[in-house]
Amino acid sequence: MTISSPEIKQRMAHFEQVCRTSGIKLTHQRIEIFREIAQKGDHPSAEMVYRGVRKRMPTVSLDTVYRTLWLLKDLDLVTMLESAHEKARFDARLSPHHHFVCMSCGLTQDLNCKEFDNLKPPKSAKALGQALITHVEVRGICFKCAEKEKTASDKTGR
Amino acid sequence: MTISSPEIKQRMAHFEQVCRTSGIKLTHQRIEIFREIAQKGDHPSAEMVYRGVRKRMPTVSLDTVYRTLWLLKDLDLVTMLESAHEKARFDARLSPHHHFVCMSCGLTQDLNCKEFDNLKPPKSAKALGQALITHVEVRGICFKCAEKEKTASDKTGR
DNA sequence: TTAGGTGCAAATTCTTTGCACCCTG
DNA sequence: CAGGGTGCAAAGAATTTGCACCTAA
Repeated sequence: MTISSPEIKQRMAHFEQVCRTSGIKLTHQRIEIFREIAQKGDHPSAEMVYRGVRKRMPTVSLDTVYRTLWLLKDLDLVTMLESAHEKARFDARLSPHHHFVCMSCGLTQDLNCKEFDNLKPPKSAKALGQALITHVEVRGICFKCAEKEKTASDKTGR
Repeated sequence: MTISSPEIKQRMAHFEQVCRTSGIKLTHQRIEIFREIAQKGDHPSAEMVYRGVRKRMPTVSLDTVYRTLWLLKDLDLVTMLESAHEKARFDARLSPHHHFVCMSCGLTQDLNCKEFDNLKPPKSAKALGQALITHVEVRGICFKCAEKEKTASDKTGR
C-alpha cells in the first residue's frame, strides 16, 4: 500500500513541527528515515527502512536508523507493531481469550470477555485472506505502573 | 495467576497424549518444561521457564528449554504471545486501526472496521488497570500463503 | 560556535546449531 | 538397542553502545 501524496506531505509537516517543538535537530537522515515510513503503508522493519533510505542516501548506517526509529517512537511520530524488545512468551491456555497489556511495563494478563469472543471478522478482512481468530488486545496502564508514575510525577512535578 | 490442580492434570494428560500420538519421546525435561507453563498463568518467557524448571531439575539447559518450547508450539500444546522471531515493525499511521496478521508468513495488513473502533474495554479490564486502546488483531491465512499451502498439499497429499 | 547527531566497529541480548553422549520406547 | 533427545559451547541475528568526527541551528 502506498500513501497518497497529500497525506505524506501532511505527515512530513507534522514530523517537522514536532521536531522543532521538541528541540530535535532536523537532519537529513531523520527526514529520509521518517519519509520512508510515512510513504509506505506496509509496516517496514528497521532493516527494510535501512534498505529504502540507502537508495537515496547511501551512507546512512543501520544504527542511525535504529536510533531514529526509537526516537520517532518516543515522540509518538510512529507506532510499533509486535512488541519488539520483548522476548517470546508462552501460554498453555488454548481456549480463545483476550489480553490486557500494560503499555509501560509490558505485563500481559488474560482478559475474559464474551462480547469479544463473539466478534466476527469484518467484511474488509475477506479481501486479505481467510480469517480464523479474532483476538482483542486492550492496552493501557496497569495499576502498578500507574502508581509508579504517580510517585514519579509527585517528585518531578510533571 | 495460578492454575487449579484439576486443570493442570488435564493439561498434563493432554500433553502426554499428544506426545504419544506424535511419536515424541516423553522425557523428564519435556514433562517439567510443559508443567512449568501449564501451572502458571502469567505467560512466562523462555528464560522464566528455564529458571522455574531449574529448581526441580538443576541440569536442564536453556537451549533444551527453547527447543522444547518451539516443539510444544508446533504441536499446538502452547500458544505464543508477541510474535517473537519477528523484528520490530513501524507505522506512521497514528489514527486507530486494526490488523490482519497472516499466521503463516507474518504479513500484517491494516484493517478498517467501524465496529472494532467502537469496542469498549470490558468491565473485567477495570480490575487490571486503566484501559486506553482497544486493538483487534484478526489472525488467519493470507491469500498468498493459502495458495502456497494448496500447491504443497497437492504434492504431499497431506 | 557548539551541542547534539552520525558512522564505525565492537558489545549485548536472545535464540539457534553442531556434536558427542545419554535415555526413552 | 537404536534413534531421538540433551548439554555444552560456540555461532547467529537483531539491537545497542562508546567514541571521535561532523553539522544544523
